[in-house]
Amino acid sequence: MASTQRRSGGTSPAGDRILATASQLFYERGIRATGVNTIAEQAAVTKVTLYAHFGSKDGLVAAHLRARDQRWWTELHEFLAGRTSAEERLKAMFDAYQAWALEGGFRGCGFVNAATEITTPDHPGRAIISDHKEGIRRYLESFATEAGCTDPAEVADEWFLLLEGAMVTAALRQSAEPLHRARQAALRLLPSPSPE
Amino acid sequence: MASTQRRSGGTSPAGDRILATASQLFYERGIRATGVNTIAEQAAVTKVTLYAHFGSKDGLVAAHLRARDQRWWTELHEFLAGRTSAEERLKAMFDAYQAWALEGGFRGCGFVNAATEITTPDHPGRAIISDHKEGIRRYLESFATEAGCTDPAEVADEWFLLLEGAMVTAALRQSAEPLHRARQAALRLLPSPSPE
DNA sequence: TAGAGTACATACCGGTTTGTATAGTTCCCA
DNA sequence: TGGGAACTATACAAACCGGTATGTACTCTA
Repeated sequence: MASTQRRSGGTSPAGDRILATASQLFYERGIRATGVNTIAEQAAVTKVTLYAHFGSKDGLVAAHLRARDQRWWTELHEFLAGRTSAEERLKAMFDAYQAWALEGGFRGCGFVNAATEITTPDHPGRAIISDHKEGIRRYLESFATEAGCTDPAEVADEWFLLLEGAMVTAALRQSAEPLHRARQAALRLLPSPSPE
Repeated sequence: MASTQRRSGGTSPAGDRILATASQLFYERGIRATGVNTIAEQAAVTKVTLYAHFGSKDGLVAAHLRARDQRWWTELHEFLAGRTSAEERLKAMFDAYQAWALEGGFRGCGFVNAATEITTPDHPGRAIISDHKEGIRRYLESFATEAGCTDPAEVADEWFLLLEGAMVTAALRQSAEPLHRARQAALRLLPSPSPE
């Protein structure tokens, strides 16, 4: 009784609702700490529907990581829109992560967190995480190239390490300050190409 | 039958055996992924004994983190013995972490991994992790002070972020190379105090 | 010699885990 | 008018989770 309706509130079909719920819970509570029962319940969907869409929990985890990767690139491109010079883009990159760290419920990088929870080497999520991180590193490398660095890959690596370290530390300290520090160090590692 | 003996092989009493087993499994498989049944079984101890010693799983987790902290400081001091100058000590610091990353079964920093698995803010492990990290940062700061930096805290922060980023990245890529890169960047961020 | 301490074995508690089996309901489209 | 897709509801399996209750065996010390 009292349930002739479908789609209890949201306009999204079941699959989208499941993915959105799972993404949120996986990030907030961790992957292992989140059961499929909880996801299904919170998404107002039966477990049967969940399994029909994603096959297994690991499948859902992989889909979550794919969606997160896509979302982050979209946000990053929006954040960097309009910045033309390499230095401005580099600064904006750190600012984007800082803005993220300032949001409520910040728990560090979801990909790094997922990686520590995934111990099996053949889990489908592993490749998605590696690809995401390599994408970020390459993005930074494009700035270094644009800035005319003699060894762009080296500088990009260093920036990347600062970024990763800042995210981990920001999560632990529950503060966005490490990202400010990292940005500052990154600029110091950027050799001024030509004094104008 | 067939079990008149006690202490099936190790000379250590039950408590030590439990802690050693738990430390290993918590690091290798993750905290949530390791059940107390498995720990007790692997330590050749009954669950009752485990609970008599540590009270709860969280208590065992806290004890594991405390032991890990102590172990790491011991190793670090051994590694840095004999290095006198600040720069040498700084280099040795990164080398120590690199040596660790080269060991088999390397899964990144156990404290960082534990922190992502502990979501409750009042878990006894949280403070141990924070204190450990702050201790490392302060250690780095002593090098910066020794080297005569104008703002030792700032430089130490930057070194710390490089170190953390390198550990996370080394774990993900299963390579010790990020630590080499981090060391190199750290030296570049160390302003040469006075050309002799 | 008594008692405290330590560890043993076994069995159990309520609850949760991922995943499946079965059957019924609603909706859209041909 | 009928068929298929999408979804629901319920129930179950088999294992595992952290934690406890009860009672026994051994050793060391006062």
